Amino acid sequence: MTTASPTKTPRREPRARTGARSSAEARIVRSIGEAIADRRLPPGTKLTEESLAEAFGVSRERVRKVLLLLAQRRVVTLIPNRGAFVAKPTPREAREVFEARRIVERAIMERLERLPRPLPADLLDRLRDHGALEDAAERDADRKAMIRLSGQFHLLLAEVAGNATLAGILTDLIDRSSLAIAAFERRSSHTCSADDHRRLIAALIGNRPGEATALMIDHLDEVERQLDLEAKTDARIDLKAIFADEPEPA
Amino acid sequence: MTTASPTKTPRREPRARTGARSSAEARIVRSIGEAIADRRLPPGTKLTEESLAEAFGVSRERVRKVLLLLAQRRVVTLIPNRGAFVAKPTPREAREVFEARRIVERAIMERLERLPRPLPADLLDRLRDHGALEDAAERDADRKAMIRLSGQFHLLLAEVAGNATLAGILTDLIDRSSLAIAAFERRSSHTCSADDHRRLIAALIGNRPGEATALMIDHLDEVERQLDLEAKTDARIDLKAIFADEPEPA
DNA sequence: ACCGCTCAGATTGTGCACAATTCTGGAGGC
DNA sequence: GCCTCCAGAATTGTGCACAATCTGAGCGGT
Repeated sequence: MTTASPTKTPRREPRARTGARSSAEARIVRSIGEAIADRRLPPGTKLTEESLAEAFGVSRERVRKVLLLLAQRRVVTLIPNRGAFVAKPTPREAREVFEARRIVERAIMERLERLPRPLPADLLDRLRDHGALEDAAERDADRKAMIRLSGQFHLLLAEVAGNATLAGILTDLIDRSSLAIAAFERRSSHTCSADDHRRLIAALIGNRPGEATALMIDHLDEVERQLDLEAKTDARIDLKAIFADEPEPA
Repeated sequence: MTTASPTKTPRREPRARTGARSSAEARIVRSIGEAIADRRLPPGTKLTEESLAEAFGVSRERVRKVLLLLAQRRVVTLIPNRGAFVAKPTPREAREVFEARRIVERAIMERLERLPRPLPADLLDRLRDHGALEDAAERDADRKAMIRLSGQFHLLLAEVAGNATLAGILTDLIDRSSLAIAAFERRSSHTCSADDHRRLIAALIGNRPGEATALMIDHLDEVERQLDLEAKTDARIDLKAIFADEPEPA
């Protein structure tokens, strides 16, 4: 059933999909994911099925399936009978996501550092090509591109580390950190600095044991530190805090 | 919108769902997941929408959604126009899943070992209660219960470690290792031994630094080592191997 | 003014029918 | 004998219509 004997008709073997139909659904998922990451869709935004269907020129059922996938990845929140919203992580969840990233990405870096030297040429090429893209985006002050490339950088490392399962896990975590950043970034902050990435690439090429791993941890710590993850568990408490030092104008 | 001011009507706040409607879908997902884990549904099994709908007494669309969720978790494979099958991991994927588990569960154990001592009473209770359940299942030689409890043990540790995000990641990894075990277990093998779990609990309670973590790594290595993860990338090669030493009966 | 009630409009949820594709078994030609 | 081709059956994919539920505004009572 799942096997084709060598003498049988060499029929096209349709490749397995993990859940998203390649062309249509996957494109929409990616598109919405990027919009959330670069904050065209801030946390809490209502995602009406009808509007999305119209925007992408597909049927409502198609949108429905996409929202289900995004909900599974915790990028949107589905509330029964009320619809889909861009997820609004709690500070706790944000911290958890960053801790998970530190765990996963430390393992990835350790794997990369264990690779036999010198590193294969195509790997070096990919790292350098990506570096160039990030430099260009930074030079042009193209914020959207920088956000997208920053995520892709971490994903690239996971990919070349050779464990697709870990890379898949990291994909979700990166999407969720974009969300956390969108939700908690301080006004005055800058994005995931391309400089950190440059140093990371250099450390990986020059093979000083543990250095690249340490840089990655610092990098992730730094990104998390730039967020404002104070209590604010609820808007109820917020109101009290805001009006606490009001000078009672009556 | 997401906040209710204190003076407003204390209306029921519908809790967010991550994608599975609580009662119906979640139950079916769990049910199918367990059936796959204890090998009532071996890898490669065709999951016909109609049959599942009938079996669970729900509509076909409901089943469709469930299959989409399971596909997202890589527990089933969706092939366009051909249907859903219990996933059949490759040896490579199996290795990747176990490596991911070692990474995640090492981090969880390190977290648990950092907990202030003595451990809170309710945590100890939960560990001991679970241990009793595993003992009982082993005594009764209840294979299904042992498999289920073994997964729950690892999940329990993740949960008490206090990072729900990591626990969620581990949930998927555990399901996928069950699948890998189902696909590659040697004929003569025993399951994830309850003995390992007992020792782990003991090591956690008695606080010898690093011991519990080391036991966990050994435990996972041992489970993986019991699998037969030799090449066999395809059934094509299989056939040649099988008939290689046939004495040509013509 | 404030609170609760009710009703229209909008949005999500679900079953059903039909279209599209694949699978099966058998007839026919080489 | 073996391969190819071709209906018919079975299975999956998709749009549509309607049911269920929620939102928000208006209205009357206190």
